Amino acid sequence: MAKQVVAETERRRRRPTRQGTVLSEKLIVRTALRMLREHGGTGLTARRLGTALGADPSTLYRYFAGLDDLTRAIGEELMGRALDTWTATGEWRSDLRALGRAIHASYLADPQAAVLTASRVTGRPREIAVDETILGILRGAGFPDVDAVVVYHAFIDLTLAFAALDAGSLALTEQARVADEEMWRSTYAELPADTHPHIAATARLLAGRMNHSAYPVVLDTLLNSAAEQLAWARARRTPGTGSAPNP
Amino acid sequence: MAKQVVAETERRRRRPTRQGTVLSEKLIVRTALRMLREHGGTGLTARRLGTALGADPSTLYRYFAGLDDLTRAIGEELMGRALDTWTATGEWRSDLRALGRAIHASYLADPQAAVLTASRVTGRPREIAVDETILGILRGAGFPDVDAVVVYHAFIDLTLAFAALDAGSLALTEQARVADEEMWRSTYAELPADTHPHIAATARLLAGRMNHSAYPVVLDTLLNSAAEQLAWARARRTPGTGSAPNP
DNA sequence: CCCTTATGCCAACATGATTGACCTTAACCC
DNA sequence: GGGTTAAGGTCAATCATGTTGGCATAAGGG
Repeated sequence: MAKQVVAETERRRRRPTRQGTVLSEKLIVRTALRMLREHGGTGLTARRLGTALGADPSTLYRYFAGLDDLTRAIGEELMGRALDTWTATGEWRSDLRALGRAIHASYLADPQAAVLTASRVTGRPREIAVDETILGILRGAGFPDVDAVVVYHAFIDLTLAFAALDAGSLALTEQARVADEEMWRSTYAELPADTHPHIAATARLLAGRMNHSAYPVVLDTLLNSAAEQLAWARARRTPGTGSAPNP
Repeated sequence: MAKQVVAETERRRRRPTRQGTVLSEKLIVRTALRMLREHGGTGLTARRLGTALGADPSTLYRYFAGLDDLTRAIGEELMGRALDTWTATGEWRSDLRALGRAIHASYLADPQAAVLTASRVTGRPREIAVDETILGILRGAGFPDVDAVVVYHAFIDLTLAFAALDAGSLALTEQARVADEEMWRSTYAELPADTHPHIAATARLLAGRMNHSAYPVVLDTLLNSAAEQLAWARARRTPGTGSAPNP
């Protein structure tokens, strides 16, 4: 069996499967994404993926060291898609906002996959490219390295964290929407005002808001704070040019 | 077998297991937490939990509809612990900061359990109590209902999202710390400056920062923003008292 | 055109959740 | 206390899962 997985770039012989399909990392990853979309978060199994590809499950181990390795490749694909839909304008703030939203959107487009991968560090090329891009935007905007690293850290973790969280409820909505919405309706909305006055008072407002993601709001909050930090750093570097910005 | 799970409060006969232990929801949940802590994120299995309790695995189905149900109970336990370590002071901002950190800390104390449960909505009593508390703090501070709901939403999702994310890396550090730190050292820190100048320039700073959570920073950012919003709302309600705060 | 070996397939194994049938004994009633 | 009942324990079986060892075959370099 697969003692060692052959790197995709060094793959020479491509033998078609019994049912005719020719395998590749990319094909496997995309099929895996489709399985997750169609069969839910638990729908990605070696057996099922095998049959979907017209191949034996064990064949997958020629391409990936295990399902865990495949999972990382899926995460890499989501990151890559985000990066592909994004273009730089040169204005750091809108660039970061757009990049964050692109990542968030890319993950939400495949919620089940996102849940599996959002908290994993793949260390693969496209993910590294995203990190390099973010740091480049911040340093290019004039953030001192110390500040750039703080903002980078907050930005990427915030984005991935919300991607995972929001994808989680989307995935559940797809999978067990009935049970969960029923929970909301039957539990929260029915709480009596004498035991839970605040929930009861805002139940209608909550119902309207909890369907949206809080990510855009929090992201803008972070970028605002970073902008103040930047102005402060600039003022310190060129003293006498003006007063410190809003403290 | 267990057609229907008997509610904990209506449980009457407590028959000791073959090995003498007397079961209860609480005992099962705590044992499950211990298993997760000792055997890692994948270490919670019906078989293993059964033997740890000195009971047949199938016995668990007398207490929980399935492992999924047990998972929700674990989440409820984490929420309860957070609420127990928290006390109100009456100052909305420090109260919210303390509550957020308590939830975050409670989840991080059991990282593997947190990963399993952070993105689930349990709808159980302690979780509802937390929601009621947050809304109460905000409305008590004078936030109009519309604003209170926005801040509540951002606050709870931010906290849970970071709990999940940070717990994820903690859990992995416990489980595959070697592979992951090796990844960081061998991949990110070794990137050549000509292809990845920004990562190379900040590698040392990154290594020092990525071990900490970005949650406190982002939380304070959110609370600052909320404070401005509150001042704005107050000014609008009592016009002429002063000028609008920082816009 | 032959030889090597990469790559696909088959069968098997260990372990997972879950369930149906059964049995034991705690709890309640008299 | 003794009898009755069913809650709550156990047992054995089912079926799905990831993963691996051994084998076969065709791709492609020489």
